[in-house]
Amino acid sequence: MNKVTSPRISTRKLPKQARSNDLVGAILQAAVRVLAEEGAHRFTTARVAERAGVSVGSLYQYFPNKASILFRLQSEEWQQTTTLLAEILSDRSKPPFERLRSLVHAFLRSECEEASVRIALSDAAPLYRDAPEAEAAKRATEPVMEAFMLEVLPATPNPVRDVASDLIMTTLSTVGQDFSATPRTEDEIAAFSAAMAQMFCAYLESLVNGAMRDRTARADRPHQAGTLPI
Amino acid sequence: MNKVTSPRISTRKLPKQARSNDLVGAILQAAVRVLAEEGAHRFTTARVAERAGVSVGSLYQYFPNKASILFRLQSEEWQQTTTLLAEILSDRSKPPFERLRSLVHAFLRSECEEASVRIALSDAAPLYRDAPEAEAAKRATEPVMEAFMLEVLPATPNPVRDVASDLIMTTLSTVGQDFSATPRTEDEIAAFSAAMAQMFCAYLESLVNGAMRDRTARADRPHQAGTLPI
Amino acid sequence: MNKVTSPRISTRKLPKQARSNDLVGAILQAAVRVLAEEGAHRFTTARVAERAGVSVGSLYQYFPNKASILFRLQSEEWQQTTTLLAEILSDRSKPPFERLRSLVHAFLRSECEEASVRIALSDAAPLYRDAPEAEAAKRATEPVMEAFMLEVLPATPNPVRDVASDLIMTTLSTVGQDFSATPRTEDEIAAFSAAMAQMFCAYLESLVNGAMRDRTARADRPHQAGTLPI
Amino acid sequence: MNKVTSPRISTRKLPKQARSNDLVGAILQAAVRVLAEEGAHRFTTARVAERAGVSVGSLYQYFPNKASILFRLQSEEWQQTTTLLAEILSDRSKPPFERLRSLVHAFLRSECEEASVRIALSDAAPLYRDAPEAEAAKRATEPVMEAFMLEVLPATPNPVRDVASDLIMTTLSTVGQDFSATPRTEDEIAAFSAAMAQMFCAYLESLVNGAMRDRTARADRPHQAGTLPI
DNA sequence: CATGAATGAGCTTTCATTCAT
DNA sequence: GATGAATGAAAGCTCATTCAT
Repeated sequence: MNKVTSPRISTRKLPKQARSNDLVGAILQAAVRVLAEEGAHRFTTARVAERAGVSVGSLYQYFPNKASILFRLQSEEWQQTTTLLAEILSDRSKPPFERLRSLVHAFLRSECEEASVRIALSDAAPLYRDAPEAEAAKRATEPVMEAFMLEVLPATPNPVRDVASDLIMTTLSTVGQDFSATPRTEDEIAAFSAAMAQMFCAYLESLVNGAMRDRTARADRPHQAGTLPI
Repeated sequence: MNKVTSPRISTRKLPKQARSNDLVGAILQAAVRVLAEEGAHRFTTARVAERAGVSVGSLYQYFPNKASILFRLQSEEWQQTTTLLAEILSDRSKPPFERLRSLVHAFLRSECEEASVRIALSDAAPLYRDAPEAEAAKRATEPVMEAFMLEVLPATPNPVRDVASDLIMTTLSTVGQDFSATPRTEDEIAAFSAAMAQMFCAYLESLVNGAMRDRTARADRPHQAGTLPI
Repeated sequence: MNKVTSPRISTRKLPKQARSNDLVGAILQAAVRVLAEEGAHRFTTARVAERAGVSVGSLYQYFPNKASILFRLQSEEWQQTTTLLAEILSDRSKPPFERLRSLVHAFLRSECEEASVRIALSDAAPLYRDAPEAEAAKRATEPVMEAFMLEVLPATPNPVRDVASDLIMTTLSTVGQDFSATPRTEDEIAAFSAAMAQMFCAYLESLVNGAMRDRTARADRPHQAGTLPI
Repeated sequence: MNKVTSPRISTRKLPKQARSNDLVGAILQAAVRVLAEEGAHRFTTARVAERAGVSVGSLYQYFPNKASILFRLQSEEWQQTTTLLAEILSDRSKPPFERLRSLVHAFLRSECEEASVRIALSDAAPLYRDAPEAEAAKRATEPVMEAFMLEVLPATPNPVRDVASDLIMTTLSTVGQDFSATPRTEDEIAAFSAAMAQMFCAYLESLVNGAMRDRTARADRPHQAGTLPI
């Protein structure tokens, strides 16, 4: 059967977690609430502190500046995404494309949850994205993805595979972001996920075949569909 | 020959245009310069007016508020994108996939030109994106795209084709934006465009075949590459 | 007669001047009042603006920052000192030492007027003294002083005269500042001025004689008074 | 011989002293470091405590407030100056003017050492100078100075000598402060010290002669050099 | 005694927008 | 129409001091 059972994967949750009792936790939770309820442009340290039931001074004892709060929130998201990715993609008990479909679906679903926070967070990106740590955090998913790609495209030349890797990751995250900017039903999510997964799978398959084509004839390909480059 | 000659297509240009002499033009040009040179968070009406050699008062005579300047800038971009799209995609003298490749390449190239303005503009998106006209502008590309998709996927059910349309457009624009956020050489642009175009083509091809597959057997598909959904 | 008639020289006045009607004037006057009445540590832009009957925004339209207000105040003082110096020292109708005595007296008297502002202003010096223009302003008195010194010490080697110049100017201003930090009666001012002037005159005379001594015998000098160096 | 051998006098040292092990010592040393490295405006109790490896609470156990730390630092400086003064000025084995020259040189040299702390300390003066004890500390040098003056000017009327005393002390300290505000080479220090000492000596000599003049004729004094007042 | 988390008033500066001229 | 001075709320951030543990 082909039915992709939507993974019981721990869907990424914003800070509502363990450290609920300490100040940092309170501040992060408040930050999430401010972001979700008031939007990026009303995200002020005073507002966050107030919502956290804490003085501004305390807030600044734990976060050196406003950007660091946002960065921290984003980091947690990235970390959860990385976890999600790793859990799904490296599960060799399922065929690769099924894993990819699962990933896309899980990712989009989680993007759509708490969409308002995520939107606000990305609206505020200019404030924190230039931090040097940001790059590192973003790159954390690379090894997992590369392992997966190597599994699917063992014969593909490195540079081609790397671009493919990059393209898929970028597509997943940027399109995911854009998609979740408008409220979605579970059906819409399923449909869009399926399409995106199909796009990825078709692309990968074409890379597999492309690598193969180098060893066989090319002329037998249907013309009307155009010829794939590279 | 298959070589995709990079299209002599008028690449999208920000306001450096016709209306150069009137106030509105001066303001928009100044706005572009402020955005490019100072970034979204230093984009102030005072700064724009000064750069335009105009008083703030005059600025407010032509634009009801700051957001409207940004919105206008964005609109022009969308319009240019629409034009680009239309010019390339509806040129039936070339095979569809070649057109698609041309489009991707042209789009990415134009995204990378004046990247700083575009980044700043998208940083400022929260200020103007909620305008009701924004939706309309964004949707302007739809008919062109739909026509193209209908050409490529005549037998595909409407909903599937619509999702595909949406997915491709979204991918093109969001990934394009992300890609252009870091400075790129022409070679990088070419490589990434090729990959993205290949992804789109493979996806479309899979949709064509998928529609076909419904009428034929499925078992003959190679297994190691996974099975395509839908 | 030797009586040094205290000069009816325009004593240095803080901003209470011509530009009384415009905003800049109002702000500077308010600044002086805040400084005098509240001290340097309560000198805030908000307070100055309020006292000037002006909004903070307006204040910042005329002064780029708090330091610039202080710097402007200090500049005016320096300028007035320079004027005072020039007027008195270059008046060749009087013998040099009489001019010097006049200068000292006039300077100390003016330091003691509005002492509270001057104290506050010097308390706030850390905020503006690093401005590059500060150096230039301070050096404005040099040429006048040098001309005077050249008149008094024509035969003295340049380096010696320059150090003397520097020493006298520094003494005048720093000691003047310190002296005016406590309220003074006119008699105290007169007495202290006289002492300071005598110190300067004796010093200059010793330099004259010193230059002379090189050409004559040294042994005839009284011993009990110690020997002058150089 | 006239050569003034630079005194092996213990040059004034900031708190690097005896009480190095107790808390107070640690705090004062840290205070000096903060002052020197960060400047007066970044001199905060938190910073001092941290640098001292001590909690703010402990700091406040030993010092009632921020000003008291600064005051204590200043007091030690005054004390060291007093010691320096006493050691040099009361050494009757050398002629008075030589002692004066030694003092000036030693004082300027010590002012130039650790200039950054001294500058910062004087920038912070507004915070502590109004303390009632401040006056007392400042006056500690008076007796020593007065003894010296009495030795040099035995016949001078008290009020004249007192003003002279005050003038010399004030000049020494304020000019010294100003002089050390810019970095100086040993040669510059030597030159400026020599000039200042000469000024003091010439002044004192003039007072001696002035006292004498009262008993003799005045007309024999050279005219071109001006006439000394009093 | 020692700690250091918590406070919150207070600071400087910015900026979209208005409106008298 | 055009001007640009004036507004003032609002922002980010600091720091001396206290006090429960």
